[in-house]
Amino acid sequence: MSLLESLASNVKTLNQLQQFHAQILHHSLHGQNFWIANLLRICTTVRAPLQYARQLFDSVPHPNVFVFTSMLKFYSQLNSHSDVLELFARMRTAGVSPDAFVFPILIKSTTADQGTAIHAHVLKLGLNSDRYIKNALLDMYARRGPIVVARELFDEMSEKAAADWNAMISGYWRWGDETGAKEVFETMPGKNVVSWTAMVTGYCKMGDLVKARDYFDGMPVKTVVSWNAMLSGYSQNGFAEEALSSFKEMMDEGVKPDETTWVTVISSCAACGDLKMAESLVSFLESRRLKLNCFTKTALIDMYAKCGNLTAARKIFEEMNNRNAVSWNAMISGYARHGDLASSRELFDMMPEKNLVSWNSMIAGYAQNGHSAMAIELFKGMTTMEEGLKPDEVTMVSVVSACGHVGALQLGKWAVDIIVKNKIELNTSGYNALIYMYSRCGSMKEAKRVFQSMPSRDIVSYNSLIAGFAAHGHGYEALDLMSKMTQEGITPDRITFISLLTACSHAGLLEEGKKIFESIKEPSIDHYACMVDLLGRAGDMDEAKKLLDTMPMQPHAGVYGALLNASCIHRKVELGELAARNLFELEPENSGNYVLLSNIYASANRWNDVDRLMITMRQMGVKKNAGMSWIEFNGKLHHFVAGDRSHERREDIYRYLEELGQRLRSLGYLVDKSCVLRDVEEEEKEQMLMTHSEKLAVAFGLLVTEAGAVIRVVKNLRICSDCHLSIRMISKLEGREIIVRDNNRFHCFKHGECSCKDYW
DNA sequence: TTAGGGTTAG
Repeated sequence: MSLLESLASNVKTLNQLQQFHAQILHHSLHGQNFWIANLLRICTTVRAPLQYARQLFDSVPHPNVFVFTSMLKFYSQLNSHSDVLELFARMRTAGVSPDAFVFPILIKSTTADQGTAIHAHVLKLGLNSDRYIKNALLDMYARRGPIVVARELFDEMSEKAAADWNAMISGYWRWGDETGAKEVFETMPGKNVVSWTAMVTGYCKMGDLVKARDYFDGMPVKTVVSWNAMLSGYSQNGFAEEALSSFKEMMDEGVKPDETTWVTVISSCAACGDLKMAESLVSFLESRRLKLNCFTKTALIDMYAKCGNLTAARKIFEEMNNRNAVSWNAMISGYARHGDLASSRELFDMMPEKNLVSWNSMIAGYAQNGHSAMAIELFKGMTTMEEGLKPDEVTMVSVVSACGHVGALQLGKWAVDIIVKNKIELNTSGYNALIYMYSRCGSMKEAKRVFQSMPSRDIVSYNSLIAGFAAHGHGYEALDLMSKMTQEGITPDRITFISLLTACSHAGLLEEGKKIFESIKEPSIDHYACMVDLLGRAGDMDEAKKLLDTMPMQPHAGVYGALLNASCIHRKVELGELAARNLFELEPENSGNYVLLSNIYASANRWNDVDRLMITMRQMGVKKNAGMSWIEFNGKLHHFVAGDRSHERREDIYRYLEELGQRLRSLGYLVDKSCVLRDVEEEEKEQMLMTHSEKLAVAFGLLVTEAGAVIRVVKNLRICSDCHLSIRMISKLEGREIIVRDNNRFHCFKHGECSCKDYW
């Protein structure tokens, strides 16, 4: 016996454990509670596989309190709280009464609402004098709150162990109470390395790395855990390089890194995004012949994915035999980030137990790669398919942005309802997404309301709202907002200036725009493009050309595009040709440039040039994509392509189209074959969309289809009496001749009259 | 036995 006992104390690895197990079997001691309890305890220290521990437990016909406790401890180390609770229930059914050793384990696994019940139970059993149980209860309240109850228990203790002080310190930090944590730390007698590390972690979580470093440097003793705390503090606050240099420092001091260190170092390397550095880290790890655990391998997957080597990431993923949800998610988001949505979705569909992050990664993947409708659809799948999975802020940021991207106001409002119903708290980026959505949908009133209501605003908040004002022609409001932002100490950036110049351009604020442009310290190429656009639209074509000629960098397509567009508005054939020539070289596949130039030729009655251009376009294989549009109804997006008759309810649509036309005419709307238009205010437009039936919405979509363009409610409508084409007259151009290309025809409007010419 | 450190999504 004594030989076996001494053997037991020497077991350090799973292998030794198995040998020891064999010895016990050999001595026919198998099944005895004492030995199985011992073996299970060793299982916990050597982190034996769950399967192995379960087999041991099941081999005992009548487990006693020691066997139960050892097994509970094993589950607890794995954080399998449900297994702990289940086994505890089994223990009570088996009539085995729990002792003082069981309760700390049990308390650690209880859910929030069971906590007080357990506390009451402990009091009833008179076990509340046990220091470990008291510590477990204190820790439970410190973690889950109310923290004041933890403090009461703490104050009631006549003798406090270091663990009690430390649980209190980290409890205060968990609730963001720096003062509380500091007070306990400072009054604590015999601070140990755990107390100091808790302070370092606390300041790291607050983002105060200077104070964290002060405490770290002041530590009388440091362990690898203290180093890890400091390293992850740097890493998680976005200071990857500091994390890596502190790691070097740690190595120089001869501290042996552990698995947690590696995970932090790998993730810092991932944040740098430097593939060369990543590869040298991997060879460093290989040279040390480390056995990597699941966390480390997952961090490596993420690192390779972020550094752009998805093949290497996938290889590690495929070779892993113990993947967890995070490993899957790292791979899924890795593919999504690089735009490989097919691979991303394939893994997503294969993944056995998807969690919220999996859904968020996939939804964000669609949203950020321009597949807004897919993002919204997937989100609906998440809310209907996955019971008990509630969207969070990250989900809603993607969904709201996707709604904004397609300009679907009703869907956007539905997303807002979900935020409200689920009481999802938004931080700045959440509010920014709302501003973006409302701005894109043209609800500037709502966008302003969100902007005013948010607790703190960053540069993105300002930029989103300014971009909204810019897009809708509210030039002065955009400029006012810029002054407000500088007053609040936020310096406009590249994007702000782009929006401001766009705002001036759309509102025709030439002088203001010039001032803005002059105030930019180092104008980028995009700023020059905006300025050419502003000058060009305002009619100052010579200035526009001069700016293009004198700009310090090679103009890109955006600059020439602005010039071409202005040439089209002001019918400048030569300048238009110049711009177009450059554009045909820079982006030969863009059909829009051909169309604009042909419009210029048409306006000059140079029909031969129009024909020549159209032939070139066909020879070059440039195709104008069919106009695609969509309309939202009942939370569903209906897509339409010009000329498409494949909608499942086409018969209803056609029948309704007639009725609709009549009804709208009787309401005073101007209706023609291809569009329903009239001066309509924002509220009225919303009401129209909301009060009519689904048929109406679908019919709107079809009208869009027939016209081959997105439906718009516009002002200053003109309708061609001959071909029934309706166009939007820009007030500035009133009285001038306008050329529109639509339905394979050119339509020249002048004073409301139209002359048409077929070109194929 | 109790207290301190780790990977994924915007």
